[in-house]
Amino acid sequence: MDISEVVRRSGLPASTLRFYEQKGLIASVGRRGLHRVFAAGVLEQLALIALGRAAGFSLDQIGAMFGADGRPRIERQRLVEKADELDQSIKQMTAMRDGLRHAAACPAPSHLECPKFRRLMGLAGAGVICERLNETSAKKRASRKA
Amino acid sequence: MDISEVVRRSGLPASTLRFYEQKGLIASVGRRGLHRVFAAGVLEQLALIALGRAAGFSLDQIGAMFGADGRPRIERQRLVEKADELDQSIKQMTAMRDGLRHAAACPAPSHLECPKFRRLMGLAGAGVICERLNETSAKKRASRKA
DNA sequence: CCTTGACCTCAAGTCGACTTTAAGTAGCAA
DNA sequence: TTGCTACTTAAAGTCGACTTGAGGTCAAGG
Repeated sequence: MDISEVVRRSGLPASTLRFYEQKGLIASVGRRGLHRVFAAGVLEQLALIALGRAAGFSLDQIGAMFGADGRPRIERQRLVEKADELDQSIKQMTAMRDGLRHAAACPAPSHLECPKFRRLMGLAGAGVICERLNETSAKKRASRKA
Repeated sequence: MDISEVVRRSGLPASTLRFYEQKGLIASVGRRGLHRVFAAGVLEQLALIALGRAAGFSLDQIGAMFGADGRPRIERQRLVEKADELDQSIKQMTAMRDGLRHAAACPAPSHLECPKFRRLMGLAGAGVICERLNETSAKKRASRKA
């Protein structure tokens, strides 16, 4: 397969394929002239990458889940951890969704006068609701303290 | 209040407060010398900003939710839309979480041999599971087509 | 023979939300 | 008056996942 066929069959732009190759996430089996040649298995790898991304893994993490042969070797523990993370996010998002629905329906003239809304505000300020806000900065802070 | 008190009471770094001011999300009531002076209401505004961020609004969107006076004027329709978005995300994340839990427990020697896992892979590739992957690029593509 | 067009490389740009850095200034204590 | 410190500014840097742009190569078709 040349790159245009992979583009056609994966739906990803060629720039992304080149980028993934550069990152070591996929590999071409060789060149025909200048042009990359891909094995059919690359489509499966790309699907796996898409799945990983959708699950919330970074490209680097996904890269670490492939053996040198290109076959995936996924630790089940990592999957459980990610599932737990998702569970956490789901709970937060559910709370937020309900809060928003309430606020939208709330009869108070201003949201500021609604006790539920104020409670939600307080939680958000305290970082209780959505830690993802501070993900990067929290990590930085954590590593600076270390 | 000077900036250090706002820092203390909001938990946000001073750089963020200056950044928010520059963006027009908050305003100081004036200066004492060079130093910014903030009204007490700024804390409430900051809590509201945190809430908006936690709900998934961008800073620009949040900015548009404040009147020139600094009081919030939030259209209930926007809240409902965001709640629906969250609902969508929650469903996708729930599916993903269940998929991950299954994969972690799946007896197949390689995940590739598990039909459920393969189905999940297919969905992710098709962008069904987590559109957020393509949010920015999808928007760009949409605007290019326009 | 020459053009077209699909592919190539490498470097730089984008986006959002901040943070960091360098250099400057002002209020207050000694 | 001197010096400390907390504050100020503007500009540049960061992070992740790509995209874009400029300039180059090569095989095939008219």
